[in-house]
Order: sequence, then structure tokens, then C-alpha cells
Amino acid sequence: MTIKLYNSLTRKKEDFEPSTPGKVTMYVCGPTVYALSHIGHARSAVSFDSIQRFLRYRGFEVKYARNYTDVDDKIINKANEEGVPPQELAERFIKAFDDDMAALHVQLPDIRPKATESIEKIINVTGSLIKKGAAYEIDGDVYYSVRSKKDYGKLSGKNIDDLESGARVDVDERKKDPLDFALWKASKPGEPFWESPWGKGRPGWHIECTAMVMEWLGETIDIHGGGKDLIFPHHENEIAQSEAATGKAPYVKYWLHNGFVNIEKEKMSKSLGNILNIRDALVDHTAEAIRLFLLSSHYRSPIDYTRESLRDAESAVERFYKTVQRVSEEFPNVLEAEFCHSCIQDKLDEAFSPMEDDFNTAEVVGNLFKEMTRMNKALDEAKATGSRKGVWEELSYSLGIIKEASKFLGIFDRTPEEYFKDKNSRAAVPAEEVERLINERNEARKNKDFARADAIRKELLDKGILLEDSAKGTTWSVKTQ
RNA sequence: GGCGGCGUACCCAAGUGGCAAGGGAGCAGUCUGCAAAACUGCCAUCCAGCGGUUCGAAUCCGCUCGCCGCCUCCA
Repeated sequence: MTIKLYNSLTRKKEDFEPSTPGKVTMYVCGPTVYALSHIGHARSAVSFDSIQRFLRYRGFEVKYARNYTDVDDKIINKANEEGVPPQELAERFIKAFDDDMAALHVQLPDIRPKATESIEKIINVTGSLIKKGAAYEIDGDVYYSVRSKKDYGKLSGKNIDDLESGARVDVDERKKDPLDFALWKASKPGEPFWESPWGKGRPGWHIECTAMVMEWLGETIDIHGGGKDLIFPHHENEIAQSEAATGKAPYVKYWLHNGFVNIEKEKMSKSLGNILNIRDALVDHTAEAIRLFLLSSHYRSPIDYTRESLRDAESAVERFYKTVQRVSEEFPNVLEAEFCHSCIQDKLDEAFSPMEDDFNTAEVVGNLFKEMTRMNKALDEAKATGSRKGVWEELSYSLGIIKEASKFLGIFDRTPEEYFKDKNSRAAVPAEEVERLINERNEARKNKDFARADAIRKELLDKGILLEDSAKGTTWSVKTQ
């Protein structure tokens, strides 16, 4: 089956045919490292993580790069505020970003270039653009001339004249055209700088991605991803300067852009003060619930982060682990056995086919939940009839499908013990205290003092802890809220 | 103003020409000291509205209404 994907450049769904059959070069815009990463960064990272995982799952040899923008005005400003060197600040937030990504089970890209490590390439590309007449130098700044490229605007569907009538661009009299953008900026005193043919300076924003792509992946690549907001001006400019520099088009064969995460129907923004950092989200929710929430809608759609949506996701994750728990109690050897891959090839193809249609993770998730219902039904049936005939295979097949899907979705890949330990670590009451109260309550139950027993249960429930009695004893868990 | 997108049950969300996936909530049943949890079952003759194309449309086309994003170095 051919993979189809929506290409922002053509605004159409296209068959995916990498320029070298079987091999994929893929670049995704990473964070500017001057603050903690938020849930929007998580969405981009998780979306492209599942995409690159799926391409590998389908047998492509993938070379995947995601950069860190570690030199930028915002970094410099923040560093000055804190009185630390910009590079030190950047390194700190690179570490924080890596930690957040690891927590979300985002695989490490093959290559993680930093802008500051490609300065030489940036200078070379900038120089060649000047030589070709596509860029010009003024007082140590170098600008790209948008009028020099006749198809400027092809990604965002804009044309230069329309943009200028919008007139929201900085008016810099020195520039030939208000839309011309900086490739190289002369450094001001106290700013980090590198020596260049145009004096001491530092790179502009857009040029770094071009340089890193060329340095690590090649002059043209198969897939380039990022948030929707990057379409203009960032990716538009990247195309212009890259194609002008190499004379090769298209610079990127397939452009993929993920949608935004809103918070309670509002755009996340500094001014609204509703930025949700990844690590704050992880205080209340398991990484798996966050990941499921992100993968439960299509990567290009906007999604709304609310308390309810995360609670729903957490309940759904729990449904999976409860089902596995049930299987392990009633048919323990199913979990240990290796499932028969070839027996379920058809089922796998069917369950995963939505991924081939522009990476529709949401539909695959739906298919996995069908498997869970199937397993529970089989278990019920076995219990009711006393016959275990065929049940083992049924369970093994369903679990096999989920296990395979977890390879590219990055969810449902733990044991129930690991999941519940993770979830219960959020308890508001120390575990020893809970255990003590459970014992006290069981004493009361033994003495038929149900009033006392119920009072203890109520007390814990008010603190978000749920007690469940079963034949094997009383267990507790953090209530999903 | 220019460009792009969206509108599917109580909520979230797939489906883009052939009888409307899935999750959450709700209700019922099983279970239980009572519960809770879990599981099972039920839950849109209908896809913002109006026209059109078609044997057949939530899916294609046109118009209307409503919402959102980008055009500010915000993923």
C-alpha cells in the first residue's frame, strides 16, 4: 500500500514517493530554547514522532533530524535578564526539552543539530546568495531579496504585493523591500557573535534551518515538518533561500504541518497567561494520557486541551491496562507467549491502514479499542461457558495488534503494574497512610461496623483515592479527575 | 482586505460517493455488606442550513450562516 500524505505545498493529498526509493530524509523544526516547552511543542514532537516511527515500521530507512535554535533574540534577552551567558541558558533549556520529550516517550531523532554548530555553513550559503544576486549586504547585515525569486510565496499562497498592502512589516529604509529578511545580523555590543565576511555577527532565523538541512541531510529532502504557524514566514523564506542557493527545486518534496493546541478554547499565549508547560501537565496526568490525547485527533486539526479531555484520555488508557490485567489473571500465559505474526498479518494491515492515509492515528486508536472490547467479550464468554476453546488465540491476536501499534503510536507499551504505579504516584496521601486506613477499615468490616468502614472510604475518596474491595482484598488507586 | 481551515450524538472524535469507527458521560444488567471499579448491552434513520450533481452524498459542486488560524522570529 502506498502511503498518502497531505502536502502543504500543493494543498493536496499525494502518494508518498521519496526521491530515493526506500529511504527518507526528514527534518522537523525544533524549539527555540529560551523557556520550558509547552503542550504545543509536545504535539508537534509527538505527531512527527509517530510519523517517523510509522515510516520505519513500514520499512523505510529514515534519517530524521530535529534542530535546536540556540541563538536568537529571545535567548539573548532572557540570558541578559538572568545575567548568564546565552549559550549557558540555551544548554539548560535543551536539557529540559530533552527531559520532557523522554517523559513523553518521544524517540530521539537520529540527528539533533544546533544552529550554533552550523555557522560555517550559514556563512557559506549566505555568501553564495550574495554572489547570485539574491541577497545584499548593508552595514554588516545581510538581507535576502524576496523580489529576486519569482515564485516567492508559493508555500503560503501569498504574493508579495498583497503582503505589503497588509503593511504590518517593519519599515526599514535600508532594505530594498520591506519583506526582505535577515540572513545575517551584525552583532550589537554584548551579543554573541561570529566572524564573517561582513564583520562580527550572528545568523538570522530562517537561514539556520537551510544550513542544517544541507549540512546533515542534503540540498533537497523528502519531508519537512513543523507547526502550522511556521508556514509563513519561516518556511516560505526557507524555501526561497534554499532554492536560490542550490538552484534545485523543490527544496522539500512534502511539507507537513501540525495544528495548534488551544487551552479551553483559547489560543495559548503569553499575554493570556495560559501557557501549559509539559512538566506541569505531567503533574496531573500520565504521559500516556497526554500522548493518547494528542494522537486521538488528526495531526493537522486544531485540538482543545481541557481538564475533561485529559480525564477522558486517562480513563481510556486505564481501560486498556485494566483489560490487560484481566487477561493476565485469567489467561496468564497469553502475555508471555510470542504472538503469531503471520497469523494476523491481514488483521494488522486492516487495523493500521488509516496510518497510510495521512497518518490518521485517531482511527487506529479507535481500532485498538475495538480489540479491547473483543478481548473482554472473549473473557466473559470463557467465564460464562467454562470453555476456553479459541479464547487463547483470540486474546493473543488482539494483544498482538495492540503491541504492534504501540511501536509507532508509543502508547500501550507498558505493563499494568508500571502504568498504575505511575498513576498512583500522584496520590495526595502517602501510600503508608492509605495502607493504614485500609487495614483499619477492614478491621471495621470484619466487625460489621460498616458505618466506620464507609466513613474511611469516603474520607479517602474526598482526597482522590478510590478503594476497591475484591475477593483478593482491598486495592486502591488515584481517581481519574 | 489576502491566504488557509473547520462545523458529525450530551462532550471529544474518525469517516471524504454505497447501510454513521472509537473514547468519555448517561442509562440498564452482571458483580457487591453497601458501594466503587470492571465488564456487557443500549445510546445519531442522521452528519450547520439551503439548493444542485448522482442509481446512491456526511462525503462532490454552489450559495448562506457560524467558528478558527496565518499575514507580528508563537509548535
